[in-house]
Amino acid sequence: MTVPERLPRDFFARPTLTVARELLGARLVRIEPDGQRTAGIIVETEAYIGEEDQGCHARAGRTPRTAVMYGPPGHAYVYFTYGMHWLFNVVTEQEGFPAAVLVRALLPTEGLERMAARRRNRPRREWTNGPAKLCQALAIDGSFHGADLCTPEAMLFLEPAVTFPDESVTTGPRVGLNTVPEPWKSIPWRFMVRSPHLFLT
DNA sequence: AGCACGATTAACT
DNA sequence: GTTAATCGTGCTC
Repeated sequence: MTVPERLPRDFFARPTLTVARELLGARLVRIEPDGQRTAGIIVETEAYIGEEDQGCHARAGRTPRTAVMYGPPGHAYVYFTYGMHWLFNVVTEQEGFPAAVLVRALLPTEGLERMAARRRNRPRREWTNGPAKLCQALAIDGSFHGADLCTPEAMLFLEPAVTFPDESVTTGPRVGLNTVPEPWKSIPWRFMVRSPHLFLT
């Protein structure tokens, strides 16, 4: 039995748009304390890039909340919003430059029963089709904020899995930036796989 | 110290 | 289509 391959720090230490595109098809894996894996294939991401990006939390500069985004790539930036939801990002670019990729949707592949239970037995398609939903399904919360996703010991990490061709990928404006000024509100930094099931052989 | 609002979701009409 | 839920964060006083 070989150690499962994990995406290395070099993967994340690249331009954020490249990482956001290439994370489509990667598998996000959570290993729970009892050893159970819950995982899914990433099918939607968004890029948040630097202090100039008025949609990025780092627009406010370095604060206690955003400090992780200024740190080394390949770490988790997990934050709490709307008083009840956790959202999971991966830090990108070189240390010192604040940027991250928000993971917005997965196709569930492992630990299906646990996902269903944590998603209150809703239909399968509603388990991980939103950034807060996938955090609930995989039990990702603030305890992972700042966690290194690239070490062999990490209990939350990414694995290479599927390659989605460019024809299957669409882009568009990022979601939920209603009060953000242009051009940041409309810049197409959202990446989606159109019909992911057609490409899963 | 107070306040407005958010990288959302679920349950409405 | 609309709206309540619910609280940490960052900004203003």
